[in-house]
Amino acid sequence: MSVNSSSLYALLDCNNFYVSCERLFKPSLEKKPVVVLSNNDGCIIARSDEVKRLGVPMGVPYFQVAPLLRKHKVELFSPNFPLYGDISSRVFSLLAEYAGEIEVYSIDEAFFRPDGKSFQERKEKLSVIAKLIKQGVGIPVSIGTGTTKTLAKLANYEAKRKKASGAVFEFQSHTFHESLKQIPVEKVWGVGRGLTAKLHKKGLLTAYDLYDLEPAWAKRQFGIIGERLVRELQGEPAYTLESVPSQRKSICISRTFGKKVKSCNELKEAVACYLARGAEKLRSYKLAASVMTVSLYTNRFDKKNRDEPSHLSALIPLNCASQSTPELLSYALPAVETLFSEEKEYTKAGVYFSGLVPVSEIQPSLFDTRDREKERKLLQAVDSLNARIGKRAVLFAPEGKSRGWKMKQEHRSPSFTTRWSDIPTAD
DNA sequence: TCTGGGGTCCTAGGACCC
DNA sequence: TCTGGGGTCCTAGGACCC
Repeated sequence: MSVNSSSLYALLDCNNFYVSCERLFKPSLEKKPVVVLSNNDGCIIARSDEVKRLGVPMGVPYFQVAPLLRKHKVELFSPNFPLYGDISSRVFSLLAEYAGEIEVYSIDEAFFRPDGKSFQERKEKLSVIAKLIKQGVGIPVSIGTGTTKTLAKLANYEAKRKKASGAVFEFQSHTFHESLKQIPVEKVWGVGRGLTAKLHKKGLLTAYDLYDLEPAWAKRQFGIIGERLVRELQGEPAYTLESVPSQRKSICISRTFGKKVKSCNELKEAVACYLARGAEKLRSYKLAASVMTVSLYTNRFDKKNRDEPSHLSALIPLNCASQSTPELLSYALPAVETLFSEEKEYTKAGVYFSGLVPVSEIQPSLFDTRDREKERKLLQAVDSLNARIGKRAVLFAPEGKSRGWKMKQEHRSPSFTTRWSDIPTAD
């Protein structure tokens, strides 16, 4: 569209990101069908183009498509998030060198302001960035531009769809309406399952139908989100570039077990483990939690459990915000006992920290009897040992050692870039 | 047999206050 | 007979994102 580039947004998105990361260290997988599974090898969370063409949807349970994947000799990977995080930061530091201020939106996406007065000029510059990232890090990317984030996102969707025409896409004014009419409404950023159903009920099926609405009408029908959606599609920004990350509001560690768990002791061990990891995160961000929630889950797909909630949780307010593993454990473990029922089989547990405050702003409690200074030093030592020797070198006693509940990871690749012993060597 | 994890934001409803 | 009303804050739950 004919607009000044200073009012444009660009969205860079890594193609099939997790798959691309795995291919980086196994180049023989180029052009071969590859998927990455979720934790516990439960769902499909990334697909190569070859697998997308087989019609395997995003997020399906693995067991439902396992025969199809076997038939087509699809390569499987358990997820390796430390690896993906590391590759992600390489992509974005390279991007920032050329694009200036960027907003890292997710592990594989970033917004920025594109450079260039005409579409041709922008296209050339952005293609260069894409090429440099492919050469420098090895990850293929697509870039979409538009006058709002929602349009940049949609342009990115088009860039991926029209791969033949290069990695960069921008809607052109004379074909804009026609293009929107080709895009199903659920492909618009912010239109999920619920809103799709509501929109379909009103006969609104394409991105164009949404674009064509009166913002005030959209607000009455679909709330503030609906109004913003329409405005953003019409080119009026409702969201700006947030290049400074806002302070984290919550931290959550939860995992599905590798098997069903019936013993309270095993549950306590699992919760202790998750809590230790969460508290470590709190300390690394220099934050403390003023509320902790401990959750136990049963299988929500099991018809036996139809009539009762599959999720029970205990909310624990702390009278003094904490980041101390032993202190938090002393509240969490009794909570597990309270929640526990002999009759149930548990499939998952979680620990959730909220009401986060910077440690420098903790309000001391009048009735506090803990020696926090001593505890802080101890935890600092534990954290630095774990960082140096490797994950889980130093444990807290309640974490146990049995790990009977540990999740399945049968297809995990080595941690090529984040663990010394796994760094590939050239012979 | 087998169904992820970590976040954010919005909204509706209740509690509380004056 | 008849029993305010408006504002704010908090929370739980839901929707959405990747």
